[in-house]
Amino acid sequence: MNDRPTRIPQYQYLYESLRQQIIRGDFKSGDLLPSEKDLQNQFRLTQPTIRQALGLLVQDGYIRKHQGKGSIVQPLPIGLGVMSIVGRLANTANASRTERMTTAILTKPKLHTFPDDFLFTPTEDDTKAGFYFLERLRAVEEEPVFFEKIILPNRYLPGFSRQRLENRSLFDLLRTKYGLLVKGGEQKVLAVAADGDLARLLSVPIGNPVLRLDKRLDTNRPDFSFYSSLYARTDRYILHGRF
Amino acid sequence: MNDRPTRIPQYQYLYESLRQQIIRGDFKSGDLLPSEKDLQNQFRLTQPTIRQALGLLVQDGYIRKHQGKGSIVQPLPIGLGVMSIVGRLANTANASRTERMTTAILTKPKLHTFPDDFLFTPTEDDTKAGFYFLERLRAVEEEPVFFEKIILPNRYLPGFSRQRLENRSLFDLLRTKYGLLVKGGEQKVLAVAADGDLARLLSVPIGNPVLRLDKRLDTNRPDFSFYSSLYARTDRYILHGRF
DNA sequence: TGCAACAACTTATTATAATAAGTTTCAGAT
DNA sequence: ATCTGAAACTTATTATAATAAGTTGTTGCA
Repeated sequence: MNDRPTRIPQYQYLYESLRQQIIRGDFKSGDLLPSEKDLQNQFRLTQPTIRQALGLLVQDGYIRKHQGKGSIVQPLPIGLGVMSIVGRLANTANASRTERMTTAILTKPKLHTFPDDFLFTPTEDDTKAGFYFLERLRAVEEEPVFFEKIILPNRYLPGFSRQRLENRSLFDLLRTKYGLLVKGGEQKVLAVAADGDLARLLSVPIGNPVLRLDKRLDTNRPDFSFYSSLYARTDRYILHGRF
Repeated sequence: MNDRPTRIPQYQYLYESLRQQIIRGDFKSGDLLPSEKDLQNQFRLTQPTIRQALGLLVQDGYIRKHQGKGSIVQPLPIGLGVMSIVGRLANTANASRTERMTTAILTKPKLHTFPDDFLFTPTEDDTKAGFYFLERLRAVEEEPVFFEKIILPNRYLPGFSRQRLENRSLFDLLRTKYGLLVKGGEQKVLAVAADGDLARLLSVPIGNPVLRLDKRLDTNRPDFSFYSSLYARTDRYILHGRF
């Protein structure tokens, strides 16, 4: 019905449109969003489509819905939203606040077997194909905040080891070069004491508590998941998420 | 269309029905669920309703859907699923595996001001009304696993301090007695070193890394949220979740 | 004044229908 | 034997429609 590039579904367009209005402050915390009926008229869409978009806003914590009342705008997350445990759009949603964040690649991608201290088990097919392994250190204002190991199965990724990752998000690379989108996954979190290597990387005393967050990231390809093991200083930057 | 008590929506009934089949093993990891068309015929429901139920199964990680292919059953989470960071039905879904888990109330509910080391800020109205404060210690096989402080606004909760909480889930009490359902919330997670009190409670050496998980839990009442601050030993039981 | 009942709003659930788009399979051509 | 492409299947998107159910405000009665 629109002359926009019909690539993007209407409900996603509406979601993004409302989300921007909330972020810009057009709707403030505590406000009621226009009713579903109003949104129908305004955007020339029907109720199911409207509700699909509002459902996404609920999932991401921007609004809460109450039957008979309306959609209540929630306060925006405070603080530096750098690290999000959950959240469908975590990486893109927080991109605007990562200006001062730098990423250093410590290990160029190279083939490796699956690390045995990892909290997930890869599929048999993945194990046979081997894995790319890379490490990166992220810092805010020159101060190291988290250290991450990433393990990618050596499948569907021709020429991966030749890619540059310095100033490019791994997620962007996977999306633009290989058509891979992260759709969800599983995570495990625990508190560990920093050993020598980790303490040096994160500039904390040996034995200091450090947060470890292991993830399996599932993609739009049913048989392709990859893995990440993240060690974070949480004395300054806290991980947060919704549920 | 059914003679079941029409209280529960069809999509929830279907969700639970399929979930049980997956848990029982009728559908195994890697299997394809019946197509949406088949489910329509089988349950006498239409596609949107089917899809709503399948959407919940995706959210909770039981299946993954792929356009043109079908709904792929995922492996059930391994290990003791006691502690879930995220998950809409975390408390009920894991109830079956908590046989050996015990809960001790360390502090009877009493009125208090909002603790200042907490990572969330309550609303102004809540602050004026004051808060109930209670502490509990959870153990598996006599071994302490996590210690939790719970803070509830002193509103809508007549007679709360007289309630017994020993062998009863707080969530059950809130639901049955006060009609309050947890619908979602926000969480912040960090690694801390155990101080004297905490080390004693969790039976770990002072200075050991401990995971701290603070939550704001939103309920079906728009103006009622409560708070939890949880300290967990993660050397033995890891927190996990989906995103 | 106080309260009960109702009207007018809201979101929630469900059905029906049509079309788009991705994956699999297999027949047929090369 | 291998590749091409169409057919048949799948899920995804969107529209239209009707009814249920929760919330708010108002009207009018006691």
